[in-house]
Amino acid sequence: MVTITDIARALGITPSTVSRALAGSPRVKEKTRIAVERKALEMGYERNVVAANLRKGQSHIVGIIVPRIHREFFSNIIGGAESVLNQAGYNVLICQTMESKDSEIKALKTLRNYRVAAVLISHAIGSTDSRDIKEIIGKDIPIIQFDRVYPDLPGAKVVGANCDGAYFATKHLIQQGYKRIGTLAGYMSSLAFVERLAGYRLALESAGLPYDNSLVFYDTLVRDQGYEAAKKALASGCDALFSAGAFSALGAVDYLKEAGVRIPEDFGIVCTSNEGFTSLMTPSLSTLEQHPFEMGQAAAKAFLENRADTQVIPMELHIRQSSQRIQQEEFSCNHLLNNNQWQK
Amino acid sequence: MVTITDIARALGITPSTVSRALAGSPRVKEKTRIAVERKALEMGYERNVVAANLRKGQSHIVGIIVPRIHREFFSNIIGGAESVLNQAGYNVLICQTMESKDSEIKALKTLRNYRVAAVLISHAIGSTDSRDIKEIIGKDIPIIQFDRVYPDLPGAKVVGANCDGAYFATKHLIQQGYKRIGTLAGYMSSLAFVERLAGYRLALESAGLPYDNSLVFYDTLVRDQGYEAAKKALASGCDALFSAGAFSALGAVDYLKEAGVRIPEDFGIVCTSNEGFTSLMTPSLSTLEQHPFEMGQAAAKAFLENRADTQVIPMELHIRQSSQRIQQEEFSCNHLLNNNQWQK
DNA sequence: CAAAATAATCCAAACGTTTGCATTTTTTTC
DNA sequence: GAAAAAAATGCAAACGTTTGGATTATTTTG
Repeated sequence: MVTITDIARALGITPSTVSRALAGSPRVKEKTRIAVERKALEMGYERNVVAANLRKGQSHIVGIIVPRIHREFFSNIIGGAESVLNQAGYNVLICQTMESKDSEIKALKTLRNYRVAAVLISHAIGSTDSRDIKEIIGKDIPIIQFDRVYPDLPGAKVVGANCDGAYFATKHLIQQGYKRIGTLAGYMSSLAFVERLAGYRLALESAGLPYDNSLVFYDTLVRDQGYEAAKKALASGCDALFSAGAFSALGAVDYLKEAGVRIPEDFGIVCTSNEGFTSLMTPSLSTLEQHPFEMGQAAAKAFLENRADTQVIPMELHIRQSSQRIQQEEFSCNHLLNNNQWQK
Repeated sequence: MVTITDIARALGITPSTVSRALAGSPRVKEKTRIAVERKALEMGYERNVVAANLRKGQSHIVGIIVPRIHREFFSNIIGGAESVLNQAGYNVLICQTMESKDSEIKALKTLRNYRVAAVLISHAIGSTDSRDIKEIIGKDIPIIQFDRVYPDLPGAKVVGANCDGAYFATKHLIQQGYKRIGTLAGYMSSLAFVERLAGYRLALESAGLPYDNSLVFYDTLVRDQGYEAAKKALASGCDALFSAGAFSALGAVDYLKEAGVRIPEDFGIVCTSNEGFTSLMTPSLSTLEQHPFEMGQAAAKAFLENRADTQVIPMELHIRQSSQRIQQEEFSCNHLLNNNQWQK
């Protein structure tokens, strides 16, 4: 592999000048810069970023930690972040935590060992407080949190308008005439879910409906959990559910279909996360679009612009069959899908 | 940040001994090794992998290049590869090419600059030959290809049983009594698609049906392309389609529904890639499961075991509504989904 | 107990860059 | 044309680790 020393030797100059020339420093003459660039091309030089990173004590890698890469929500976030970061000359090291705290800690340590320029993270369900994180990533490495964030951890944050979104989703169910609306609330260890629950409650109370804790089904995130929760919800006399996750809603639909409950006539559902499948299943699921691609872009920009504030990305309610029992204007599914990368 | 030099100073020994102690070298006394380990823990030492990599001329990063991360097929491959690689102490740097040749080349150069231990790659549609790749990644870096491979590029390969899969899928359509079966063939620049087309043709010919090139719809991969191709297919009198991709099949269904064609009564469809949505849409899509998670694991193992052969991962036909017009045994969707990570 | 063999540690160079400071070369100024 | 100023380049250390060979400490052997 050819190094700057090789180039320097070939041109009868020193490595420092070559380094500066390639970096476009004003301290080197135009003529030599061109000579160096030509020679570098000719010899097939490629910068050893490992060496450069060591010297500079910092890399051009940004670490992204997500619970699971294959959820569209997260892979779209990664896509959005990557699009911005690549543009700025950064590369992306991805770690999955599989929702486990230990994996999250291990991932943070790994990224620190690589001296990444920043960490973008959405916490695992199993991760319950910011203490370890604070300890592992000191002031050296900027940490940008998205979606699932710890408010007490300093640094930029990008979150969805969870409370607002849940509020409007629940309000929509109320407007559709559902009377006893439960919720698949997710995990209360995560603020995102706490806020959604708050929005749900607010909608009920501002409509004069009672908030009944027995209709709140906690620890519901994956398909099986949704299935089980729907069983209980139906037994408790629910006629609608607001789900804080898409896969749990899918599980709920599984059960309701099995139980012969008609959707949306007898039972309404709205869920968070506009995963691709939600528009394709029967009945199609009404969802809260979280704009993950934009969230990823915002998180990346927050790092590049060195921000430390919290950005709130609005959610958008997509009303589909699962909650639309009063027919209103027609809904175009294609239009929505064009907003994301999903069909590519 | 604490270094081995700090530890050495604290113990009154040299960095080399500390390095060897931490590496578990037999050249260091048991007692000092324990002392070093204790001190390292106490001082909160974390190895600077950048420095180590520079010295060793090689990193513990494996680069993975895929067309698009948010396709379940690829994100599951990444998940599979990661599960094996993490176990072995490697981390994963992911690059998306967005199906463009330039991005693929750029990604390869980036990974080479990082002196990655290996590259796992599935080629972009836009990438048409192995010349550039051969040039960029010399003999220094092992390159493991999966799914979309160049046969003339040396090194390990992991592919699906494309020909077999397409053969059985098409045969199934024939058995269901469809008479004029077309195919959404994908891009012929990729061997995977060429093989699927061959399997499709083989099935037709071995059933005594004519292979009609006007029923082969090329350059079909994304939803829109499937939509347009289905239009032409219907106009050409097709009554069934084998699609080499899942999203193009989705587009085809879009059009057929719009045109009022009944599936599977008047028109049958089978497609490759058991993406999550295929089992949820109406009609549910019959698919060829490619076992992407296992493919990813196989690719990672091929690197770790230093193999250079080609492994073929069998495909599995999931018969669902879109092709089942002769009712046979009941099909359990849950069973299949349990095979992958999708519902988590 | 001295010599030889072995074990443990140290020394110093290396990996390929970057960068503050010193030095040399070129240009400007009177 | 000499002194001063500015521009371009060179020098050498540094980033933190690894590692072959040299050195020192310890154990074994006759």
